[in-house]
Amino acid sequence: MTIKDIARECGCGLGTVSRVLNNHPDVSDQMRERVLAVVDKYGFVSNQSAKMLRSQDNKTIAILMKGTSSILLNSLVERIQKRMEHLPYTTNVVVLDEYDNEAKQAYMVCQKHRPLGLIFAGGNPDSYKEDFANIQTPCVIITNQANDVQNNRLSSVSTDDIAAAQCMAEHLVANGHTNIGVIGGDLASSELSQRRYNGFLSVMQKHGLSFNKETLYAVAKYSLSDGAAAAEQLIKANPDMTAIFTMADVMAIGAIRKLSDMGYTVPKDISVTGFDGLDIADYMCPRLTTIRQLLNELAERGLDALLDNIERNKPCSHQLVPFEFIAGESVYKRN
Amino acid sequence: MTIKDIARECGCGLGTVSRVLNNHPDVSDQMRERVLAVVDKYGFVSNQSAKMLRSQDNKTIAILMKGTSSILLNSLVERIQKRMEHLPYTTNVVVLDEYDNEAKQAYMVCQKHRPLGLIFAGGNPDSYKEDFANIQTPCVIITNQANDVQNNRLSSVSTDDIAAAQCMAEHLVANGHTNIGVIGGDLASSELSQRRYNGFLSVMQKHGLSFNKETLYAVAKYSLSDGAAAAEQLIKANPDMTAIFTMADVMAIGAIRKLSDMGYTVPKDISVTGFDGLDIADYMCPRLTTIRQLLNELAERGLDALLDNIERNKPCSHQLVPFEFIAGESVYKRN
DNA sequence: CTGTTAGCGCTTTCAA
DNA sequence: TTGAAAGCGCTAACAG
Repeated sequence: MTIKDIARECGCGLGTVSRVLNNHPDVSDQMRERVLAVVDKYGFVSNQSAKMLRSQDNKTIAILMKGTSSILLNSLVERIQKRMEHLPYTTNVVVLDEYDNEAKQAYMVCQKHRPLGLIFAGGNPDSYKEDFANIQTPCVIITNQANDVQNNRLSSVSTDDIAAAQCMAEHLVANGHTNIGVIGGDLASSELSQRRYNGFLSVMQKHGLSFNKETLYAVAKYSLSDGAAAAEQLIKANPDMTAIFTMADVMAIGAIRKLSDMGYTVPKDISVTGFDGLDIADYMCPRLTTIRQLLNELAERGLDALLDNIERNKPCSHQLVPFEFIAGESVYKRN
Repeated sequence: MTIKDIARECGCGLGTVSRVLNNHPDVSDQMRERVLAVVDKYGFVSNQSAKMLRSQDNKTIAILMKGTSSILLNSLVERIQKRMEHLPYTTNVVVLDEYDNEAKQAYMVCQKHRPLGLIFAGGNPDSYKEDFANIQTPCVIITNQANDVQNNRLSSVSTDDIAAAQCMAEHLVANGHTNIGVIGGDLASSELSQRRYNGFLSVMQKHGLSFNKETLYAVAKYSLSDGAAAAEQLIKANPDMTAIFTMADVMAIGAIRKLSDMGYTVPKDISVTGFDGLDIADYMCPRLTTIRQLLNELAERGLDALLDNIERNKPCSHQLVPFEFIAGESVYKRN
């Protein structure tokens, strides 16, 4: 079933069918109706490949997502898609392996599918700075900053990680915690973790509190199991620690479970804070005290930045989105 | 950059470049090397649209996923993708809205992208039986049964829901529970919920226990918040209830949180069981007693069934995959 | 307003 | 082993 078949059945030329299908104005109402009727009758949908091949303008935005296991990214992508529904673009989700070089993959996706724009959900621009330079297609990184990547087609929208980490650290200090452990990503490779760490550290210093990175910083992947393992490591090395600052809700959940298993009560013996503000954080026992990343805001602004660049050739921007502090039940007030 | 450019730079014809790119044997070694060098030099990737348009055989398998919010489906899709990496197929994830008619959408995807096969992650074949009949492309539904759908290109692979529900119900009864509430999907529209309900009910009947569906069955979406609301409704209507059987871990998590808020201790006052066996279930406090769906097994068998049908024209099959009972901490042993 | 026609980039005959 | 050439289904420019 091709537009040729439709045209034959309608007794008109291919061009007319194409025009109707693409909502061009110069078709008579009766002709339009006749074509639409036949299209409907067969549930005809035109072949995307042919369409894209011919009209280079393919109206597709590719979403590159690193892994499907991150609850945060899933929610983010869902919201992006939801916003996209009202726009004349098609999305194409490409799931990358966690260890792929997303810039290289993006370059290939561009060659293969020629998308109009690219959205990186949760990418890590720091690791692949040079590779990003090759990408000519407008793109936006959401949930990470990319200020210092040399690519004038690249925008970024992220939560203000430093301020958020500061906010959480202040909360811990205000509640009487001075001996605080941190569970975060590898600082050498993740600027995201670095920003959160710097925010945390600045508050400690401001209050004249010491932080021994050797013993109090535990590296973990953003996962439940790594959070659990890191918590065990921290508490064993620091028996006097009263709180753990984690860089992700999943880490916090893992940590809380492990601490419980070791006989500690959260938050009475040890306070644990999250980061991200996943829906499920509010269903934990205790409810997680965490930082909510405003996913709707991130999705909206990211999309806007991308489309501004594509449609109106506006310069790229690097935006910070505010966050929300969620006072849960996982921080204990010490006197 | 097209194969024409490559051909020019290599001083050969288009056909030769195409042959090299597609690993056809009839190219001289030196020519192959020369072409490969140029392809490598520019990082050339051929245009997918043109390729697909020309060679109808496009080696793409579309994965239709309903929503991105289900942790279970995300894990499932991730595993399918992982298995697919070793195969000569490309996957194309299409995310559908929760209320889309997946059969109609699938038909459109087929028209648009002409995939070789279709994988439904978590679809609900019951609601759209007639629409499924239109799909000519080989497909498989994973995590749901489709025995009675009239489509001889449709396979299905799912957990043995009836047996799993029976197993869980037996566990509750063995632990002394007789007044058990159920939180599940709408029985009229979801055969999946129906199967789990039937499994549960058969055990109750076997033990001569009564079950008043009017008061003890609470309808909920497969979400945290609906689980919480349903739990509240059940406990209010049935003060003597000692256990709740839920049809999803997220429902159970929502229920436990709500019961805690209402002053009940889980499992001491009320036992709550899950279903699915999400990773996070094992990090809850208390750990969820649940049924683990073997996602790797589901992904593997589903893919095998689909590829057997595509590549070897084997007849479609409807398979049941075993499950695993996870003895958590959310069921209390009554005397 | 409508039909005809020239390719989009690629694969795959068919000749050489 | 290779190059030339025919189209895959569609859009858009052109002519009527």
